[in-house]
Amino acid sequence: MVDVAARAGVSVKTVSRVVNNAPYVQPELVERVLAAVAELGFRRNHLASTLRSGQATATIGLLIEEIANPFYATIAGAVAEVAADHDTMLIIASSEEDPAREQQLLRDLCARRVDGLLVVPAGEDHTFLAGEVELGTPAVFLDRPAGGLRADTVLLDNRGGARAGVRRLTADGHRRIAVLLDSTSVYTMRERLAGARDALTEAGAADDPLLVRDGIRDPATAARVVAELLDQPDPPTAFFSLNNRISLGAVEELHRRDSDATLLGFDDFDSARLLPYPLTVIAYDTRTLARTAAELLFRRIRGDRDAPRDVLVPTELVARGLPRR
Amino acid sequence: MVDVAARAGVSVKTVSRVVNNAPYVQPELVERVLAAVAELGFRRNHLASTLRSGQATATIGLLIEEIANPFYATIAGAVAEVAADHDTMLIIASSEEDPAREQQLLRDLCARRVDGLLVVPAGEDHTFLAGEVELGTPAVFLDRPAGGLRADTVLLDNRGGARAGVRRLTADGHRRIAVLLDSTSVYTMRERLAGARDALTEAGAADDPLLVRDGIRDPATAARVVAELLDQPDPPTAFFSLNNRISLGAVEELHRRDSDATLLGFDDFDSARLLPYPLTVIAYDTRTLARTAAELLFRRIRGDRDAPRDVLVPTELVARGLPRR
DNA sequence: CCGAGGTCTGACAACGTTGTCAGATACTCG
DNA sequence: CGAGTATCTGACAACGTTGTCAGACCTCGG
Repeated sequence: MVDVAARAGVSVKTVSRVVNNAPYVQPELVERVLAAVAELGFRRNHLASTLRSGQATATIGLLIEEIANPFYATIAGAVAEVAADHDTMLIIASSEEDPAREQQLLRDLCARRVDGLLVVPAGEDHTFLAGEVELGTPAVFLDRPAGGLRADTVLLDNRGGARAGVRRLTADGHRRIAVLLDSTSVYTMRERLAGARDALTEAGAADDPLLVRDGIRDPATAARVVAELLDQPDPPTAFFSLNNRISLGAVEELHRRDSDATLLGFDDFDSARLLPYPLTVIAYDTRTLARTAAELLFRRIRGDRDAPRDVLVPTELVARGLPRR
Repeated sequence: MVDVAARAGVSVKTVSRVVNNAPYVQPELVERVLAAVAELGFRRNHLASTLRSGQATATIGLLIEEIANPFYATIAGAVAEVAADHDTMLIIASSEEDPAREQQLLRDLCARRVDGLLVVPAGEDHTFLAGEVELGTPAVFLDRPAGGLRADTVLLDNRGGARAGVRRLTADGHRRIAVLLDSTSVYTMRERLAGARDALTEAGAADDPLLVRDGIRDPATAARVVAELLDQPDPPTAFFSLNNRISLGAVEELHRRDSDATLLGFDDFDSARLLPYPLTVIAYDTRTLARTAAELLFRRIRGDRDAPRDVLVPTELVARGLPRR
């Protein structure tokens, strides 16, 4: 900037005014400065500018578990759109479900003075963020609640959705319903399991612990568990899978042995209607989840100081497969 | 920092030393400073620190077309891993295939003084980056070549892959092969089309312009085009689709009318083996593409000043479906 | 006992930019 | 014609941090 000023024969302040489109600069000087800028290839240093002016960095941080996962990719896409609407850049960080890494990354994002944080929490304790939030870095949690911190939260209606799904199965006469899940250490899984149990209890169906299987982390395991359950003396007549990875494996196994057991899954997925038989699912709009959270964050960034909000994004039962049996 | 220094009864420089784990500070002072840091909730301002020290910002920029797209999400995930290995944050920006927006975003990333750029180009002209690259912000292009700029480039072997795919079809005796593509305005589509034509010419199969259909942007259109082609007097016996969105729609239509035409597609996709019939595809490892580019970028950031490299990532024919016919 | 070298600390300037303010000139209005 | 206002410019300090350097103290070997 000093070089540009020298070249244009003006002060650095005038250069600053020109590159910021400030008023009250002679057209002739503007031209000289712009010429010097072009000749020297000058680029304003955005970091230095926010340092002095104390203004926002026009950057927000998004912390998710894993970018490549389609669910988080959809979230990232929707957040990026909202950010772009606010001329804001997006730093995306992956916690890989590791609470220590999550804390490290969030601190690092704060050190970079992001204007706000969107967090899909991995850990259970976010009290370390309290100071940052008080100091003016707003945070909005999505998909999972914050631990030990009053903050804006946008969640899916996991429990209500699972309840509606299992209700559909019991309404169709099923009583032996297997529930397949990833891990109860994940909030969403606990909520969905609770919703399934709500509906089983309502219907007076036995909540048989042998029919609830957790630790299913990939389609292959799901297929194996489905096989085991079907090979039992008194096999389930229906399966309720708590995420789409599990649904995928379950479909494969049911199709392989041409079973007539019913499958209903939480989470929609792209190819659901192309599967060997169409799958009924509990669907939701991931983009709405993300956009809601992002818009809430930008309201905070613009200065909204109201009490933290809790938003619940609805789920919907999408009936595709005819109930078999 | 000034406040921390006052509270700990030391100079700001000593505080700086402590928060940077610099040697030669008395343990007692370290303790006092850390206590003051904790009490005041001090967080080092990473922006100011890079400003003065002139060191790297530990941030790289990734420019892609659309985050939510699984292809780009996979790229982003792989890049994020490499970045994490280098303790570097990742800013992801979406050009939405708009060259003007691309230029704007790349300039903005440079203004933020990222240490390097990974670019999946949308535009045809990247000469505006030449200055930045000379000034020390390295850029690596991936999946598509840069326009008018000598820079590191990592590409898929699109042409070779398409050639291998169509060779397989002609080897199976097909002569009327329809080629379905998105748009010839996209580099990868042009390359794949060229590869397909290579193989058709080799086999002496007519490169019938009526059998090449472009402008297919979504599965529904793909299904419609397949239907049209099959309803012609002399329908194709095989389809070669140049991306997986098109494959999806084509499969659906072929399955719907239980056609015995063969389909072979460029791009693998998750549910390929769950489709009504398994699909043979030209596959490649997107993560290798992205990791290669990211690692090349970090080599540049570490100071490698060799001549720009061009890397070609191989494709592979994954035979899943038996040739129908 | 001296000098060399290691350990430890702080004053000061600087990174690239912008806010503040004072000053200069021109224009307007009573 | 003088006062007030609008337009225009630059000197200077400041944002939060770190590089540089000088200086203080200590230890150790000769």
